[in-house]
Amino acid sequence: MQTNEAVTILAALAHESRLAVFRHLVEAGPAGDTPGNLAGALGLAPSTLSFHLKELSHAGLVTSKASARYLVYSVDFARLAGLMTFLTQSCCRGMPSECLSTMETALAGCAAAPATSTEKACCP
Amino acid sequence: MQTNEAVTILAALAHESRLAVFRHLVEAGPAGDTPGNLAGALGLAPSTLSFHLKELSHAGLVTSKASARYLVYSVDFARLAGLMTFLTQSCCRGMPSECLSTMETALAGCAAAPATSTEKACCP
DNA sequence: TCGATATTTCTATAATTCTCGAATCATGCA
DNA sequence: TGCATGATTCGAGAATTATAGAAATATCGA
Repeated sequence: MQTNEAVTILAALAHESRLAVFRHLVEAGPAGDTPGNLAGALGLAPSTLSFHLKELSHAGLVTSKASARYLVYSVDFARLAGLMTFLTQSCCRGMPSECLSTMETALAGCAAAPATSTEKACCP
Repeated sequence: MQTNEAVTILAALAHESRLAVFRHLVEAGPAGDTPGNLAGALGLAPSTLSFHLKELSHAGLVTSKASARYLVYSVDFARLAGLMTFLTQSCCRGMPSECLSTMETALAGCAAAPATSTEKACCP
């Protein structure tokens, strides 16, 4: 991943509303969710939400597809994983051992979670 | 890690110059580097660099300590690891298996690197 | 002490980002 | 076709962030 690509993704996530939208879509999983639901759940004006979705979309973090009269946005998990790999690589160039142990702990927590779980217990 | 904390960290990294500064400091490792060197290496005006270092510092990503006439900035690796854990947790709530395999690959690459290496071969 | 160097803070300006009402564009249904 | 609904785009104003010269602060060495 190029540096400027990483900047775009980081900027997309570096906003309270956008991070909330993104996390909401993460929770929704591959099935995704519609702008209407998101706006209602997060208390955002439709045009404001659309602005933020465009940012996330431009960063490649979410994609949308039309479904009847609705749009369905969903997270591109590979893109998020790509950012994490980029950050991990940054970290490991400085202090690999410390980062390794931290990340392994985080991953261990995730590994315990069922793949399509709707509960929040996995990663407290 | 709280959401607004994550937003602060993401925002601190979501700028070309700041990400460059941060990565330069990562390369420097625990020994750190001075604003003078950073400004020279990255071609930034001293006041501009100072502005960005303040942002990174405010996000807790870097710390500084005085050394003679110089200041030495260095990365707080635990803070970066904290952000990565936060993102990993987000990822694993949606599609654990995919994220797991990606992260494990990234970590495997890092594990092969010597802890205080100055070469760039570890994480291409 | 004086001068040189390192760094930050101040200040002003420029640029970007954010918000949201209004207008616009589709789609599906009666 | 006409209407209601879902979503985006447009436009204007507000707020935030970025840049960099100038001034201020601090430390070292001569």
